[in-house]
Amino acid sequence: MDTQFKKGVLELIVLLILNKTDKYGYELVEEVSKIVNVNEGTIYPILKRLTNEKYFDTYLKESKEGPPRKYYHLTPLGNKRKRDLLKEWKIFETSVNKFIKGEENE
Amino acid sequence: MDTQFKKGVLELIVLLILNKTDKYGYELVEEVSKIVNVNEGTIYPILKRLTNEKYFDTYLKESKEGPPRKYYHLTPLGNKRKRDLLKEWKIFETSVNKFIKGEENE
DNA sequence: TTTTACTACTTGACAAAGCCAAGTAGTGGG
DNA sequence: CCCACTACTTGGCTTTGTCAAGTAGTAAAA
Repeated sequence: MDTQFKKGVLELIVLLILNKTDKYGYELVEEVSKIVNVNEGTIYPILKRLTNEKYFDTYLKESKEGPPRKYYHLTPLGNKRKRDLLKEWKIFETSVNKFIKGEENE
Repeated sequence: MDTQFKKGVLELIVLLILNKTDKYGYELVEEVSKIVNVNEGTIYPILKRLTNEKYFDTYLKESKEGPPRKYYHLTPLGNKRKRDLLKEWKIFETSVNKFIKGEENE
């Protein structure tokens, strides 16, 4: 899969997933992977960055299957970011796909 | 507009435009701008890169309105790249949008 | 005829985001 | 005790887009 397409979209996907329920990093890697092929070294830095930007806050919870898990919870600011980014994605994607469709009908 | 969304997609757009007719750089900047906001400093490097990768060949033509224009013409290799990238975009975009739709219906 | 505006192309320094690989740790089973 | 699995971190790298500045050609205004 073209790596470049993912730029920016992974952030949106993570925001959308965390909009419903808090999740920990490793779990998120698996969730996101269902949508687009991705690996740990990509998701953890996104989580760190978005936490720095106050879109998430985090808390630790112990686990029976391994080390403690760091859960990510969407803040109101993160929720706003989610809405904004989603809107931008829709505009972008619509515009590109309209163009593509136009090209194909010729 | 989110800069990151454009990554990779601009290449696809340029390939699709040049699939129909040869165009020169400045003209392409204007064409692409109709679809997504973009400026010269972005398009020219793409043209250079894709020319290096043998997706285009180029020729000069004089102009009455200014300096000579460098036209870009899609090669068979470029045409293959166009088809491949388009296919990848469709898979990617479909997958992301299906996920988004799923999130919204809850 | 000099200046201005528009067309047209180039390039260097930079920033953002994803990738890869390696490393650290905790838990539980063989 | 070692291995497998879960879980998180990080450093160096690559790709691609952005910004800004620069070079030039043509033509019309001043």
